[in-house]
Amino acid sequence: MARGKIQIKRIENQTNRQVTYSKRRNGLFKKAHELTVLCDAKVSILMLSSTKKIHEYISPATTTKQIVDQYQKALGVDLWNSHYEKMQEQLKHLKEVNRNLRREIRQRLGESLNELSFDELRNLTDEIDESLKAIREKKMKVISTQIDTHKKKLRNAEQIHRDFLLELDARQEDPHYGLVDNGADYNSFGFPNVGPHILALRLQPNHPNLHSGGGSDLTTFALLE
Amino acid sequence: MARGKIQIKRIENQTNRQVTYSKRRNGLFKKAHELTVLCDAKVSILMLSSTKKIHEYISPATTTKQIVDQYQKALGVDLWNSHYEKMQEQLKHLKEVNRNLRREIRQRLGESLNELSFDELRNLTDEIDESLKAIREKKMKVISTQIDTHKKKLRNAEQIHRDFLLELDARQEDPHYGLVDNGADYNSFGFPNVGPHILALRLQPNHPNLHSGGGSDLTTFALLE
DNA sequence: AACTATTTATAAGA
DNA sequence: TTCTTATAAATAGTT
Repeated sequence: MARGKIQIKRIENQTNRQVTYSKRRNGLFKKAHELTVLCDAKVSILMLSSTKKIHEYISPATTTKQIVDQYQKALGVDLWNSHYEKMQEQLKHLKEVNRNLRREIRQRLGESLNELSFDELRNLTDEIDESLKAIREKKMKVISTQIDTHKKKLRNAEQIHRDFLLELDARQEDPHYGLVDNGADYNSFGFPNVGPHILALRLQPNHPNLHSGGGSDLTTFALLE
Repeated sequence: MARGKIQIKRIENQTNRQVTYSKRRNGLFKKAHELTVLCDAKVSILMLSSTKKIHEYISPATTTKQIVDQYQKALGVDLWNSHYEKMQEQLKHLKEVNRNLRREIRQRLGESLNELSFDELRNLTDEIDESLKAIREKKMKVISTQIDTHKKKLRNAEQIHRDFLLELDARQEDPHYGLVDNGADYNSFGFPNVGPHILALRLQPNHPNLHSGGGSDLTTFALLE
């Protein structure tokens, strides 16, 4: 429109096309903005270049969503219905799954049994019986592990006690024996607590995590620092 | 831009504003179309006038939805997030709940027990034990109900049998007696199957799946496609 | 990215 | 709304 009239048809030269796109895009956006201000209108422009780059103009104090929403409202259509529908189906499905899971748990708790046939009841009994066995086994394993641990601690404590008595004897026989402390700190072994340790097996209300050894001791080593 | 320069600010005269809106709208759409053709681009313009009328330009061979969808994809955002957010949160929450329910079931099945402390194991054992008792009770109730039912059926069938024999006797004594069938269909009571019915109570080999709803139901929902 | 001759858009008036 | 037209603005081709 200057230095010669042009035909309105695709510009074949790629560079030219890009330059014109850029110039006219700015022109269009400027005009859109003037329209916004002069006429108190709201404008949304979305553009996709031939190279699939996207550009956007949106009037101040509004959003593309607002305008598209109003557009949809005005036209009485919902372009994104399919999206909503999918999500809604998902929600519905998850709720259904949830309901089923809860029912299963209720039944395993011995509730809502009227929903079940006799065969299902029998099946459930057998299944829970099996589970109970497995859980009891696991419980016994945990118990025996704890007992072993405490037995070892007990043996250790008894040994310390014996050593201690021997040392006392030695001192009584030779008052000058062992005046210099050899560095062993008997108290650090919790000697006075040997008895209660065993009781703790049954009375201790809280337990250290049994699996701490396999858990949080591994740290990640960063190669690059 | 002709017959005098104008300031780019809201046109206060309502009529003037409307006229300018109309003229400039046409100008904008014309420019948009030229851009479409010259540069092989796609343009979507949505406009809302101050009187809330909507106008639209869309490049040929495309739709507003297509362009808005591409726009969303390119920007990696979802303009309808606010709408979707709630739904997504709900989905997330339901998935989390489902995960927990599944874990609970797994533990009740005797799996994933390493996650539990000894106390939790003990609680679980007790709880399941209680449940098992309740389910066994229920099962016994069902059994006795079924036995009662079958006893009644048996008595009924026996009565029918006796009546039948009596009728046969009557016919033999008087060959013209009861030639017209009275409509009762003795077989419909399953008379010959009375015995096996009771056996079926214990021999039925297959069970419907109790947990059909609880399988691998979680799927990921892609918002943007 | 800047220049500028020329075309195009459009403000005001009818 | 549409037409007219003087003038402002946009821009094609060039540098």
